[in-house]
Amino acid sequence: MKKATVERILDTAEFEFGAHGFVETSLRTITSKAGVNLAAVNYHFGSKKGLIQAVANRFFEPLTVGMQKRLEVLGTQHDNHHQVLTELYRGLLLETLTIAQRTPSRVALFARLINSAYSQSQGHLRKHLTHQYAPLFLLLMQIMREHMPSMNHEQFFWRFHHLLGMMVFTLSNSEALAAICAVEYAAQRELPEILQQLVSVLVAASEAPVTPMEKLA
Amino acid sequence: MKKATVERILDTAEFEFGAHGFVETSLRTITSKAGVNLAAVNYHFGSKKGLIQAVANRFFEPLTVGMQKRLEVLGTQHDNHHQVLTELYRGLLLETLTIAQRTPSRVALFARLINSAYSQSQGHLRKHLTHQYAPLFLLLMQIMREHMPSMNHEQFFWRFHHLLGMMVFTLSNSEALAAICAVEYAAQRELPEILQQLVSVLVAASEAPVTPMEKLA
DNA sequence: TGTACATCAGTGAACGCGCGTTCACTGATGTAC
DNA sequence: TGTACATCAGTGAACGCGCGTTCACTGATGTAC
Repeated sequence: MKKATVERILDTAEFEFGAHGFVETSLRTITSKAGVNLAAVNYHFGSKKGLIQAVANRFFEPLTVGMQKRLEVLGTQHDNHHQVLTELYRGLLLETLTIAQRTPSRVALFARLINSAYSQSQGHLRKHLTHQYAPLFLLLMQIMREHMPSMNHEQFFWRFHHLLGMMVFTLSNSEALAAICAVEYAAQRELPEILQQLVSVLVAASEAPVTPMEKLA
Repeated sequence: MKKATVERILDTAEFEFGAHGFVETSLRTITSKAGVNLAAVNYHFGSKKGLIQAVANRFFEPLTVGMQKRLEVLGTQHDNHHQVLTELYRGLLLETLTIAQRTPSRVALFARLINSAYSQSQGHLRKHLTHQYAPLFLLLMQIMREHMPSMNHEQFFWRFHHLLGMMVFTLSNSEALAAICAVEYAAQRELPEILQQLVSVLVAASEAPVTPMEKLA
């Protein structure tokens, strides 16, 4: 049973976008690897931008559903900040793992999507993501903030993005880092082990003492 | 006194590469903004790749000189890990600030260069950077590792890249984040304040408890 | 000092290429009467 | 049940465009004798 054209395009696009980025991947590469006609992308998705957004949506849907559930549970807990944060980051990374299932390029795609949400290239994607997923994102931020009580809103804003950056960089480069690690330390590491290392570091970074918004000197 | 062609190309390329990335910036954009002939890039630098490497070299040279000095001083201290790490990160970010002097796009360029060192697109740059700056990079890693004594080599490798990621993401997106911050919290933040926030978080992330290399579950 | 030649910085125009997109078209399936 | 038409998925070829690069060329400066 041959997969539908739309699905084959999405599968291939997801893989190639994750591996090489949005700009660097051409429609000709996608359509030829997917075994469909070049014009099929524009027929089904309107444009390359449309395809990128469709890939983003298909990727984020299960992630948001999973995270929504976890946040509902965690949102009711208020006492042990350290424990809640640990559970929160563990949950987020577990959801990421679930989505990545044996497809490392999906993880790289995740990182690329988040990066796009802050960069001015791919402005259409930035707008799309912020409109589509703002509520969940804000809920996540709100719950995290409740468990970093010593910060004011702005300090939390910066801290949040430090944590996000650490996660995004590790996800972006997990394959490259695993390759270096294999050569240098003779250790074959897969995503589950790599992400496990992140949890305690994220928690510690969350709990780092708050410093006033002064200039570095 | 009109600046030499080579210098004008480098200045403009540095700015545009920092603002929009290597792939997204065309030679036509650079040469027209620099007020030089299109062919001048290939005449002076051989190719676009050559230009990128020249920009990278001019950028890294003062940074490496400055960091070399700081590392020589810090390398002799061995007792107070917390304090040495604090000084190390503060020094690294201060050097970054010095280089960035009123030119935020230089900071973004820094982040792009480091990202390129781990990505497979721009493979020529990756090779160039690893060959050129490996010694300083390894010295930095070695000094950091001495002050994270509870980790084995591999654990430190991962931790190091978590820290690097946090820094790179913040530098990459400092302009975008500052813009959001201005809107949401009515606070105009410049780089010195943004980077100041990073120091204590980097230190705390360095001191996070070490966890065995197990799978996330 | 004057002349012939070499070197160098920079130029204008063109080259071939890969890109996203468009469009007229085909053939299969669905629908109305 | 049969026929006419509409809709839809997919196709092949071409379009215009922006890209990095190339090349013959110009004019200024340096050098040898």
